[in-house]
Amino acid sequence: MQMIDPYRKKPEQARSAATVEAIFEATARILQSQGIDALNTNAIARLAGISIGTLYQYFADKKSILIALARRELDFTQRTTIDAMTRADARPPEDAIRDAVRALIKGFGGRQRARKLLIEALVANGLAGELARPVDEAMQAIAAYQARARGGVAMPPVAVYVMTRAMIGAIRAAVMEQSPLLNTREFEDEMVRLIGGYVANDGR
Amino acid sequence: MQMIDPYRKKPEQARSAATVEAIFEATARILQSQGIDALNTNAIARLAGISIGTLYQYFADKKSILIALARRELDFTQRTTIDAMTRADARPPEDAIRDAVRALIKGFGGRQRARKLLIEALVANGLAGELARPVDEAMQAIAAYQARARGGVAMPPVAVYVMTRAMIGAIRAAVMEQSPLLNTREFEDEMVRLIGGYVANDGR
Amino acid sequence: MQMIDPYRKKPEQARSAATVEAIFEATARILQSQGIDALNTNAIARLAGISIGTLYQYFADKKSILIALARRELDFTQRTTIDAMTRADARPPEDAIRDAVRALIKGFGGRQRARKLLIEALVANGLAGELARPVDEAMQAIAAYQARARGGVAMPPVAVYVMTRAMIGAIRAAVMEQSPLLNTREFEDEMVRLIGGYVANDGR
Amino acid sequence: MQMIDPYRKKPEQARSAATVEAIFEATARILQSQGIDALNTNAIARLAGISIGTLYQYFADKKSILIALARRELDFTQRTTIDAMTRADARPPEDAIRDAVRALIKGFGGRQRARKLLIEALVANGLAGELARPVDEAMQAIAAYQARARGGVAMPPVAVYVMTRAMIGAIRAAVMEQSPLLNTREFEDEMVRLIGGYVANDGR
DNA sequence: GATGAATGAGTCTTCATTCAT
DNA sequence: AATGAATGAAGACTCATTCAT
Repeated sequence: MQMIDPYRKKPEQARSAATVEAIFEATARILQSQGIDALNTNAIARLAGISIGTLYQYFADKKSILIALARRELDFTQRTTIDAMTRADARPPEDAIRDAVRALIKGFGGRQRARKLLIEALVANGLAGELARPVDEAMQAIAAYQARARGGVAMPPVAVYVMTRAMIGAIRAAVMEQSPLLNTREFEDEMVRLIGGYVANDGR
Repeated sequence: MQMIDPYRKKPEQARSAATVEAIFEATARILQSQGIDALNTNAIARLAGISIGTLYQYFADKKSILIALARRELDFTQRTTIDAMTRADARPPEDAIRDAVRALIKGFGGRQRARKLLIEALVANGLAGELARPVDEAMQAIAAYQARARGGVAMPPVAVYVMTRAMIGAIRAAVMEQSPLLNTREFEDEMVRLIGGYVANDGR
Repeated sequence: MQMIDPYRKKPEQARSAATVEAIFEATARILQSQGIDALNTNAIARLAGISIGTLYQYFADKKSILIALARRELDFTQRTTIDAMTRADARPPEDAIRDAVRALIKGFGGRQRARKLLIEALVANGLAGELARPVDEAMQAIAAYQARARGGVAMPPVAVYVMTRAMIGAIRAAVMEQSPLLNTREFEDEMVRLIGGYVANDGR
Repeated sequence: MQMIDPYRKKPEQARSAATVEAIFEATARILQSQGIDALNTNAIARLAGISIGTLYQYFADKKSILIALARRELDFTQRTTIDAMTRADARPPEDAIRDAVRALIKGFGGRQRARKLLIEALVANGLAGELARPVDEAMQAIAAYQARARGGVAMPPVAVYVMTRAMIGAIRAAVMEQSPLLNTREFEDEMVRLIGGYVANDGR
């Protein structure tokens, strides 16, 4: 029940967001450059330019940082994929698939080590379920797209499942193995062939 | 068959082999049931029924245990895959692919968490290259098989790469997400379709 | 009535008094329900409904809160005991003693854990002397009463000391052990017997 | 299943005991001289002349050290009291009581601060029940003694309870307040009078 | 006066590794 | 070769306290 306080004009929102962002950024950077073993809360705080106490004002514990960051990354990938499929909607199937493949490669591309480590952290902490959510939602978008593309005949769930996991699996493998193929046109072409062939090979 | 390798210990006598085996077994069990955070050398020694000192008689450090074990697991998967493709050689393509899919599902089935964690450890330690070797060798076998199957026209390396990673990726995802689909006939069918379609979809 | 006392804050206006009271109340509650390990200044401020900054406006440091609160509690016990002995003055010895016993049991009854923890805090901070003052004053009152009751023959200080401490000791033990005896008539009777016998057993 | 190992003739038992003893000693010393706030595991290890790791080889955590030490002290007091009462058995009541009083004063005498802090720690950790056990057992011995002394007529439990708590309470108060009375003959005399009067004042 | 975000020294605890026996 | 007690560096986390607004 206070009068309007002329001194504080809720800079918290902005500052908080910036702090959280700095923590995420620092975490990702350390993960990226030094790996998960070098990731300790003191290092994160130092790199984020805040005190260790402040870090713990924003996150309950180390694990929470990883989980929050992982969720954010996952959301990003989810959005990227869905967007790609959605945008692709009006275009010829071949192009639509190519767009999706590109979106995924791009989505998984930058700072892959950090993203990978993050996902591993999620899984290691029994949060694998978390991981499923955005992927599954992206899957829905793809399935819906396919249904339309195929004139209303929906792909069965198993097919969507296999298709998405195969795509992601191949890209992820390339990323994790740091394969030089990853950013080649050839790789993209093969991915398109893989998915295109699958969609076309409709023995049913 | 390397000259000097700090990670590799020379094979020993029977007792040694048993001890190493016990260490591997204990490591895998802990990885499988409690995750990588619970994996510490004292726990390994205890579960293996040896003293911590003895453990260090066989492995230079903790990392070495993980690497040696990862290699063994990788070798196993490599052999499984190659065997499947080789055995399939004489049979109609469809059946050959189905056999390979089955072999992989089976090969990745047990103790997946441990295998995964192991691979992560390899990667985290910058030994991702190690990982490539056996997989690539398996890839060669597959390519060779395909070449024969296709009447001497070899699949380009990228294609083999995408195909194998896609297969493994989908299976791995099903395992890691503990999907109920994993052991269904439908899943197997879809995998066969995926690979069959890819091989058939030869736009080149 | 001391000149300078770094631990004592001058009494303030109405709002101040309410704030201090809220701080005391919060402190006592936390002590009572969660123990001294859970007592931290942030928790006190939160429960008191004030900001941590405000808390530090009223008390120099955490220790000061405990000391001020301990003094207040001690004063309360002192007053309770003296009142009981004084009120008892005109009545037969047996009844006087019973009244005193009842007053003490009641005085120590509520929120014993908090009181105990507080006293421990005082002692731990080398302020045990503080503790002596009010108790000793109560002791004086009891001695004076006894002198009158015994026709002018004063109990020696040692006797008063032993008697008061024994009473308090037995009651405190019952409270701290949460003995079911505490609120029984039997317990009260035994206490009266203890003190009555002591006063009567005047071998001198 | 090993042959007799000529190298190790179980020095563990002896060394372990010595280590535990050193930890206890260091803990008590710190408690005694600097209070519970200065008690940290690193300090204990340093003073005990062992590494922090070794300390944790013997005790699961800081709390465990306190609890184990408290139990030991409690056992000691228990034994002291029972012994005193038992030895007193054959002697005239007055002397028996005096012996018990002396034993208790002595039992609670040395290093009282440490003992006090220890007991507080027990209580603070909800282990107050622990505390009751040895005291109650001592109580049984006293009751049994009294029964014999009184020709087979047992003191009722409440009476024993009040008597023991009163004795301990008075002594404890003297110790905690560091009263100069503690080691005087007068104090001892008063204690004897207190208990003697109680036992004699048998209104029943 | 009030606020509460920020600070960072200090603590507990873990665990890979060594080495005397 | 085996043992396992001992080591101590390192890291997660707490909380009393400050100070800009």
